[in-house]
Amino acid sequence: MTDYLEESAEARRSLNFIEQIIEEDLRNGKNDGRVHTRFPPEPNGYLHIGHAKSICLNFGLAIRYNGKCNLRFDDTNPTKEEQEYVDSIKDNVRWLGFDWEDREFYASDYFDTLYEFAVKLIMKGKAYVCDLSAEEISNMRGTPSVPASPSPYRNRGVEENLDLFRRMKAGEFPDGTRTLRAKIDLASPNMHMRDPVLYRIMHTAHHRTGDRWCIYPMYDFAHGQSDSLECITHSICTLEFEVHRPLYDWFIRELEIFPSRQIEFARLNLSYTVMSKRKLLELVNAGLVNGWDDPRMPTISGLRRRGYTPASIRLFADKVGVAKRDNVIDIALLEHCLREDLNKKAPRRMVVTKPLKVIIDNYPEDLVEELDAINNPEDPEAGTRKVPFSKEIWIEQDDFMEAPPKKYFRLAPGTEVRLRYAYFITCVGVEKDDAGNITCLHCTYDPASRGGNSPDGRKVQGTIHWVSASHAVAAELRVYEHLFTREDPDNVDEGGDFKDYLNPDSLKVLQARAEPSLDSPEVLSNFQFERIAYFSVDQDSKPGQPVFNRTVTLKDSWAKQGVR
RNA sequence: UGUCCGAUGGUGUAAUUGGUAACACAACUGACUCUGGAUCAGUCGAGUCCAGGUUCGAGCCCUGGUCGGACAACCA
Repeated sequence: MTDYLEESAEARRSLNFIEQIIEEDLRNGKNDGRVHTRFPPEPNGYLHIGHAKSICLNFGLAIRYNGKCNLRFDDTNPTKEEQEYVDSIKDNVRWLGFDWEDREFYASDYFDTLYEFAVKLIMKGKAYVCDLSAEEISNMRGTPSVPASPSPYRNRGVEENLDLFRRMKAGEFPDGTRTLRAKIDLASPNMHMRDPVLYRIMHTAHHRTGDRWCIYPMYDFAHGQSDSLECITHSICTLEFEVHRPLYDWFIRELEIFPSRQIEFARLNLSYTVMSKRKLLELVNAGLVNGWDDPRMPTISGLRRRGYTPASIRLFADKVGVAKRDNVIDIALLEHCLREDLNKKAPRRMVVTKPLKVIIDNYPEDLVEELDAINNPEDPEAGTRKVPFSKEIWIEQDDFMEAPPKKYFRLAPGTEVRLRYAYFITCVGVEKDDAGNITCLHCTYDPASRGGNSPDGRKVQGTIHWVSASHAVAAELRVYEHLFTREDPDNVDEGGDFKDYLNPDSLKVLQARAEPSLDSPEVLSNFQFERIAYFSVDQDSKPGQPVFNRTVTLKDSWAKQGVR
């Protein structure tokens, strides 16, 4: 985890507003100089890149200030939560590189204590059992400018409330017939203070407590108290909970428990994608993507399958910063962080994505040479490998033009290029089919240029990649583009839907020819296919039939010129 | 219409807490290169939402607006 410290330390020299608060608390000796955060997901879906930011923030703060960060599942609604999600969340946090040690908690661990807290409020005359239906409560809540009208049960006696609440717990009443409500302020401009519901009746089995309970606490009654029970010093959440803070503080005050402090920051938004769990779920259910871990999804599982590295996501989380203003991060920043990491780590390989056959006329018929190729020019430690060369090879269709424009450095009739790590070749002939499509190229090679340099010192402008035809491995390439065509797919036109902006070309499959070292690569390993893009090995791969996901393209200043 | 929060280059985030707007991404030039990659050098681009006020001095403080976001689930 020292890696993480170094990453963030060098990437940042000024403090974000949360760090400023923490350092001020530290100066004042608040919480005995302790910093304790938590990451509190609800296990009702998969985590996405926005959660990754929160994870990096909370665990990162703990690391930076020598504190601790808990993993706590906010599992107070048994109708939505499942063990599958708990497992995926733990897996994602671990993959990102963080460790909650033995501090894996669940709000459901606190159900007994929470019940006692509720009893305490009842005894203080600060909570009451209400017999109104959900609809009635809603109708009586008023509007932000019109006060709520009091529930007819608002002034029930303590004994009656205690009895009713006990019977709610005992399962005497059907779902929805009663709630426990806090008695606060019906005229508050903050709707959350107008006698919020604390407990509801749900005869539903919970993924952890089974059928032990038929009443479940609401978010507001569970979250802050859970923070307090864990002695969380800084409870960091997103902006929409800002209006809940007065209630958060009210419970702490009335219950006289450890005063955790809630701090809100702006959630992450990314261009060309959607981030809400609801929309992501919709894409999965409608079959518009292939599950939560589809490489086009902004879920952590999707990014992982796509080939993103934990370090790249941590770097990204650090670079986007933390503030309270709404933001949309350019997805190019995420890709930049990825390339930065992959450039240093990913072994290079040669893969021809759109093959064009080249026959080297003057190369011996049955000769096969093993040539040395550098695995990663950025990392000498990565060493070299052997790549077979023979008379017939594949090159990229884009690397040949019969009538090239100016400043085209690649192969054309009569021009010479270097085959990477191999030889200089010159194009001497073009074969076409009846329709005029180029089917094959004839070239000659310069035997003296073996390895890629000519002893006479002559230069060639272009270097292209290649694969020996008889040694090539057939590889499936899954080429991804942004999932949406619109920078802000949430911003829909009249009568439209965010799904209207799905990019029909977000996935294209290519049958490529790869160098033999790519025969059976390890799933999830990253490679750079030289001059093309970074690719990662998909789990659908079989020995001899590798499948690669395009992680991110290389920057291509030639393509940018729009010459082709 | 009520309360809360926010507003700094195209996008994000800073500005020693009142001292004269910086960094990153993006874009664009050029150098270099056995990846048109990487790297390096450089350029473009905001006078800080608006109007007043305090001050020698305001992106930072005050007042009033404007615009944007959040909140009226027995969801979290």
